[in-house]
Parts: sequence; structure tokens; C-alpha cells
Amino acid sequence: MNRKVSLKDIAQRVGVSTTLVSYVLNNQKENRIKKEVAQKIREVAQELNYRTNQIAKSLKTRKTATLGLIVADIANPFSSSLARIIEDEASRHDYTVIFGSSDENPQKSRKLIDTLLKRQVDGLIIAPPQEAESQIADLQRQHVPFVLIDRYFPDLKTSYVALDNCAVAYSAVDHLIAQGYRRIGLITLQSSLYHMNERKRGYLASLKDHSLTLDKSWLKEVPEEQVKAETEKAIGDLLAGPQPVEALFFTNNTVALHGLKHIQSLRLHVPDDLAIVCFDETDALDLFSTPVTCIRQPLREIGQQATKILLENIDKTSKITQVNLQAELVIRQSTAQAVQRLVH
Amino acid sequence: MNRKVSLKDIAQRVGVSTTLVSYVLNNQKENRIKKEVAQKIREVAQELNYRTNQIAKSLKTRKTATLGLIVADIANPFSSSLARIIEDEASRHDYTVIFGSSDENPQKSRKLIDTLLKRQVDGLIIAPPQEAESQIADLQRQHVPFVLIDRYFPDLKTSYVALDNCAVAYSAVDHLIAQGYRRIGLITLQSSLYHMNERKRGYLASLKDHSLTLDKSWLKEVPEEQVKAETEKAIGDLLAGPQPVEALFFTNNTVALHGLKHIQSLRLHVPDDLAIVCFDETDALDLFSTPVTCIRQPLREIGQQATKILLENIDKTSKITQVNLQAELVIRQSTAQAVQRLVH
DNA sequence: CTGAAAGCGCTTACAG
DNA sequence: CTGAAAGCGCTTACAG
Repeated sequence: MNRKVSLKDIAQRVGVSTTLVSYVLNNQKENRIKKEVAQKIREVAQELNYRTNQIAKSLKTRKTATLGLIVADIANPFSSSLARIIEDEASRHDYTVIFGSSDENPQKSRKLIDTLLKRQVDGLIIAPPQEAESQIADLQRQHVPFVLIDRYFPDLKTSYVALDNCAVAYSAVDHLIAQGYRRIGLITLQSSLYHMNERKRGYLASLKDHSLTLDKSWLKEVPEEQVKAETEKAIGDLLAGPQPVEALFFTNNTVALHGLKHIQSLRLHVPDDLAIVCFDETDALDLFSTPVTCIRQPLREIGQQATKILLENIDKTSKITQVNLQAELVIRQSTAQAVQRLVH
Repeated sequence: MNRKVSLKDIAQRVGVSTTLVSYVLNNQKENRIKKEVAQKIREVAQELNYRTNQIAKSLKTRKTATLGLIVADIANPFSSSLARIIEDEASRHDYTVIFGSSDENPQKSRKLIDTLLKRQVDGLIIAPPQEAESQIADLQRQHVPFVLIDRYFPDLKTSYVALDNCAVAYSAVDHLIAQGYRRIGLITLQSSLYHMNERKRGYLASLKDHSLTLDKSWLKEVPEEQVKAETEKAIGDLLAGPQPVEALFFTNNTVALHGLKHIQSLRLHVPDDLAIVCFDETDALDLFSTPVTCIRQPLREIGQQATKILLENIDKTSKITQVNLQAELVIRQSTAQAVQRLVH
């Protein structure tokens, strides 16, 4: 690539100092600079197709105007939808975003954080994986501005934007019970992460509050590594035997996708054979034979708030902001009332 | 944030020059540096938790080790899957990626390119929108390393990784005809982009080669802005009247998703009422009531080749590499033979 | 085996 | 109204 044009080139061409060029191009000290000179500088900059070297500027100003975003997997619609919202929000403030996928792996997440900090990102938005608590504590110790999304560590006093997972899980199970279902299974990811445990807790609490006995075998935790096979196995188990479950609650979009595919391949009729509630609303759900009752996360709100909080933390004080948003239970046909089902 | 630790801090602590520290930490001139000194430097670096300032390094070396990625919309699974592959490939070479979504809008794409170049990305991977030909030509003129993906401009001699869209569209329609379908509709995006036209061309060529008369009204081009409503309308039109189409070919995942949703809401039976072929294999397809015949793009290949070509162009000569990959027609139940349908 | 010094392309306090 | 100069944190050719 040819040498790029610099402030110096413009300065020489116009016959002024780089100082002046810098001021003009940054619209600073406008009242102190002769109109004609400013005009001329702009013209030449345009003519030479000048483009600020943001790297040099960053070195001097100690700001890169870039945010680091660490998601679980950018290919997952949950992550990529959030990424899009964050991109737009960052862009409105002239920030760009560098992203990385942690694959729920703390080593990867540590490496990503390190890479992003070397690149001097002004701040981080992180959906932390399991066992990343110490990494996050480190960030805090180093006074790096950051905000967690989706997940957080209750023992750590950090900024985050998340859901009241327990409440919405509770309401989903509540709804199933109200619809006449009693034997309700849960398929969730095996995870030590707080948000996943909260979803489980909501499920258990609702059953308990309705004095429904819980059959431990109705609660299935599938390992991250083999979600597909294990989800299918879990469904098989839950439907086998003399007391098959009547309803199933999937606690995230991955489990839900594999689960629904399997339910379809088993040619089960939803909700007649099995009622369904899913966590996360995704495009894919719309193609399922029965409209699926799901928990809709306020993605826009999460992305916007996270970016806003982060930018505030970058600009000013490092106050801690913790946001717990409400998710919405979107009721559709897959949880139609047991009675209603018979009528149909 | 506290001042970060620099080479100078380490140098002072150890009592050597920054030169030496730099050499040691970059594993350079190893044979010329006293073992004990090197050892000590590493220890102190570790102890102070030193992290290279990549910005300063970049300014000096004129390399940022970052790639710019411009996709249509990171929230679309096609884009995000590619982004993930490119992320991994870049990461293997110690590159990170900054991304942006153009929304098929040339103004946004121009702005993104500008932003990324200001940030001195070493190269760009771009899925260019319509009317971006001049921007791409500009890049070329400025000797910016870049490679186009998914789309390209046939009049521009640039590197790209794309599909033989015409061939695979041709084979898809061929397949429908072989399965006994004669009235075959096409729903595509209204676009001047070459790849979309190639898909259309493949459709038309196949019909022609089989001497099937083409009813112009079977070819529907829906505007980007109102994909959902217009796709639904198109389907309505194609199924109305005395000569409804028997099969439908959707030329990308967005049209396909809206189309399939609508077909489902109309309670049409696939393939009995209507056979379906989709461009792009997405997770969502798996939830449709009938397994859908689709065109599977070699996403991994596209992402990997694009990254590889770009990195080569960054490192060395700026030779132009144009890759046309074959896509695969994955045959499933949605295009089961007309005869077979009757047997069932 | 080691270090002083220049320079990457900006910004900005200071002097005039 | 304008400019010389220092400095951001690195790398590296050169000298010793």
C-alpha cells in the first residue's frame, strides 16, 4: 500500500503547521483560526483524500473509541442479535466493536480479554462463561470499564444487565399449571452459571408453591458438549414409563431447537401429546408446526442498556449499575389448555 | 484507570534499556541476550502484569493485526455463521476482527469502510451491497487489501470468494423438473447484485433447456424493504388463478423464512400442495413440518478461503484470486416426486 | 551482549 | 491568529 497521507502532507501543501491542520480537522479553536486558512486546509484534506490515522490519535489521546464484545458464540442467534444491537448503539456514539466468541470456555474468554485489552479497547461487554469469575474480578482490580450481559456472578459487585430469570421461569411454569398441566419436565444446560440456576430455581419454586410433587427425574441437565444427543435422550426418558410428562420447559434456545426438532421427528402433536414452553424467541420457532409459547428476552433493552452503562463508565466515574430486566412470556398454541385440547 | 505498565517500567525495574525489554518480550535476538537478563525481564513483566500496548506497536510497525468485516447484517444467520468462521480463522493467525453491518445500504457500507480504514485495519472482507461498485473500485485504487465474499462485481477485477450461483440454481430447478414439477415459481429479492441475478438466470436457463414455457408472472421479485409482506403477496399470487404453481424456489434465507412461515399459516401441505426448494441451509428449516430441500452453501470454505486470501494479500503481493465454489443441493422430502406423492 | 536515539502520526500546552 | 516542541509507547537500525 502507498504511504498514506498524513497531517504533515496537508500542512506542507498548505504551508502551515500540523498544529493548525489538526485543529481545523478536529473543529477546534475555530474562532481563533483565519477563515481562509481553515477553508484551504479542508480543501486540501479533501483533495488528498485524507483519513485520520486513528491509531496515532489513539496513542496520543489514550482512547480507541472501540468496545470489546465477548459473546458465547457469534453464530448463535441470541449472540448475533445482541451484537447487532450493540453495534448500532456503539455506532451512534462513534464507537466500533471488536468481537470474540468464548464458546463457554474460560480459557478462551481469558485469552479474548487479554487480546482486547492489548488492543486498548475503551471497555468491554462480556457474557462470561462458567468459571470466569476470577477473570472478571481481575478486570475490576485493574479498573477496566466493563459490563456483563446475560450472566453475572452474584458474589461480584459488578455492573451488569440481565434478566430476572427466576421470576420469568416461575411465571412460565405457573402458566403451564394454570393451563392444566401437572407433570412438567425441565430440560436445561448443565451449568454452574447463575442465570441457568435461576431458571431452574423458578421452575422448582413454582411447582412447590402449587404443592405439586416434584419427580427429580423430570429435571434434566444436559452437558454443553453433547446438547443434541443428550437433549434427545432426555426427551426420550421423560416420555417413557407410566408417568410421562405432559409439558416440557426448555431453558434456552439451543436446547429448544434440538428438542423441538426431536419432538417433530417423533411426530408428537403439540400441545396434545406434549405442551411446550421455550426460553428465547428465535426466528426458527416460527416454522414449528404449532406456534410456540416462549419467553421473549428484551434483547434491544439489554444491548442498549449495556452499551449505555459502559459508555458512561468510560466517560466518567466508575459507578456500578446493575439492571434486572423483566422478560415477557409470550403465550401461544403450544401451551393451549388441557381442557381446550379435548374440545378441539 | 491507573496508568498501565509500559516497557519503560520494566526496563527501569530491571535496570536495562527498553530496547532490551522489547527484544526479549518479542523473542528476538535471543542468542545475543544474556540468559539471566532475559529471565529477569520476563519475571518482572509477569510480576507487573505487563500487556503490550498494541496501539503503540501498530503505529510503529504499521500493522494492526485486525481485519475489517462488513456483512449485510450480523443478526442474519448467514452473516453470523460466516463471521464465526472468519473469527476463528483470523484468530489462528493472531488477527482480531472488527465488524459492521451495511444493511444492504451503500451509504452505510461507505461509512463503514471509511471507519475501518481510519482504524488502519490490515485488510477487509466485504459482502458488498448494491451500488457499492465505485467504493470497491476506490479501495482497489488505494491498494487496500480486500476480498469480497458472497457477492462481487463482474466488471471489477478483484479478489472474491463466491458461488457458482447460476449452476446451483439451475440444478435445483432441474431437480424439480426431474421430480415431475412443471409450473415452477421463483421468489427472489429485487436486487441489481450479480449473485441474485445469477440465481435468476439459472432458474430461467433450466426452464428453457427443458423447453418449458415460462410464465413471466411466475418470477417474483420482492423489494428488500418489505420482504415479509411482499413475499406473502407473491405466494398468494402464485397460488391463485387456474394455473397455480406446483413448486416454489426461494433464492435466499430471508425470503425462504417468510415464505415458509406463510405456507404454514396457509396450512398447505408440502410437497403435496406445493414443493419447495430454498437457497441457504439454516437451523430454522429443521423445524418446518416437512424436511426442506435446500442449497447448502459451503460456508466454512467461503470464510476460510476469504481469510486465507486476504492474509496472503496483506503479507505479500497483491495478486488477485477469484474463487467460485460449488454449492450442494441437499434433497429432502419437500421436493418428493409428484408420482411418489400420489402413491403416499 | 547492550543502549541511545529516531520515528511512527497524531494532540495539545505553551509561547509569541 | 499561528507554530515549535514534547510526548503517547512502542520498534529497530546503528553504534559500541
